[in-house]
Amino acid sequence: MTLACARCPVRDRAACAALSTAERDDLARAGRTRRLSRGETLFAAGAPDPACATLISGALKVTQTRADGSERILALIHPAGFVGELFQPFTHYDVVALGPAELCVFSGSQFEYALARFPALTAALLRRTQEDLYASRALLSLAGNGSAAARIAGAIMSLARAASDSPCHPARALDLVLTRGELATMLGLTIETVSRTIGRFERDRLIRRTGRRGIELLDPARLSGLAEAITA
Amino acid sequence: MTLACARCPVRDRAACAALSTAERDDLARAGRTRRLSRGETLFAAGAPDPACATLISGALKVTQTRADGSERILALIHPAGFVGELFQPFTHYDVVALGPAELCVFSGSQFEYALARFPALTAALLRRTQEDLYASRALLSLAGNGSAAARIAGAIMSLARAASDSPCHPARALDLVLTRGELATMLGLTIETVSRTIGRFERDRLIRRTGRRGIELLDPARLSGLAEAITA
DNA sequence: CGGACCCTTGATTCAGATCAACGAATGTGG
DNA sequence: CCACATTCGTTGATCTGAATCAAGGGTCCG
Repeated sequence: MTLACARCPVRDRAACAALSTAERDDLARAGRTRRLSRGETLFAAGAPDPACATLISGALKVTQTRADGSERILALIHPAGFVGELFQPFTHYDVVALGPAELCVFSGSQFEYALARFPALTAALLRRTQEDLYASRALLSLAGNGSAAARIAGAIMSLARAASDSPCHPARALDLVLTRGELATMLGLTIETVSRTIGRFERDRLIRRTGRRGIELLDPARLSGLAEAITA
Repeated sequence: MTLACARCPVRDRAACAALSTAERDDLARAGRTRRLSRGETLFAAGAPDPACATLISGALKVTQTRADGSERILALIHPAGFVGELFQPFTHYDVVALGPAELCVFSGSQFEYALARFPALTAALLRRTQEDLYASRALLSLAGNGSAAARIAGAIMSLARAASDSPCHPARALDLVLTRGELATMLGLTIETVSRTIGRFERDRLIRRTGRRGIELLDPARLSGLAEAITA
């Protein structure tokens, strides 16, 4: 059945927040909630009749798989984010869960109907898509230039910002949702370089690793400095 | 004064195509046309009260300038494209003309008012923003991995597709709107590498240079093959 | 004519890729 | 509960593609 919007943790940040309670309940009847665990595919590239979804909790990656099987991460999706390729005859990218994730899923046609009915939803989705565009350009800027250290520092800071509830200050500690390999494909590096660089960060007291995936930021300022550096 | 929409070459491809003739004339009264020549800045990063524009002819680059003055090209805008950061308190990026360009410019507030009045315009802009997002991810994929040859081959093919009137087949010849340096900052390479690689392409009979900026594709198939190659 | 860009080409260096091996954690089935 | 496989991460040695450093030529424009 549909998710109880009233208890949805992202109800006032997701695109549907633009709707009135009645409209939202109406939309909710067209959607269904879905739970994914790490590695499960939500949408597969090439699938016809695209669907779309709002992420309620967890994290997703948007990837492109190349002829030789190597994958490239093009975007990360955080809670309240929207995924789905509307207006397209088929899907371009794979969307895969990075960990346990909870979503509110709609078929493409259902959602397009809702967009036609609720102009405020279209406006909200436009805003969100523009944010995705900024995020994509930020990643372009991050992955395109700079040393390995700058890229990884930037990625860590970006993940720390995403992990924080306060919008401007980065979280002091975070769980890396990405494996070394995923971080590598996102930044255009190799697994070994990522591993070595994170090791160096720890030796330099920039971060501390806690457990398997935990990262604690010991010196966020110096880390962002590294991320800015053009050639470091 | 406002552009005569009736004679606008992009009138049925730009976002405003979603409007009726009367609505479009109404919108046109809020905008004004502007001409830029190579190197002129349309919007500067950091400017308050953002404006927006539809590109009628020519080409624009969206760039980020770093602390040390080096610039990074984050996107190219082709005719019928839309630029402008709505819903943002200030501008993030510079938008600069790559050659003589003609635009239809609106203030942010005027355009937001039009969006509120014409839901079809919002929907059209959503579509266009999603296309920009795909373009951004395509560039991410291009600039992030692969050898210099793969990146440059991909960029040439992409520009050839943009230069073509038919949407699927690339143009057989094109004028590079970008200098070597601009191509380099877009792809995360250096000027010298771009120059050498283009030289090698010509020696290998993949392309032929015609005049200062002209490129003729002698073997588009092999060139796209190069662009696909993971390690070439 | 002089200056400012652009582009090209060559020599050298270096950051990160590649190749290789191993250890730790997780999961599976007997 | 333990052998085993698999995935993930680390570390070391070596190699290489592109960056960097350097120099010179072409073209446009005031």
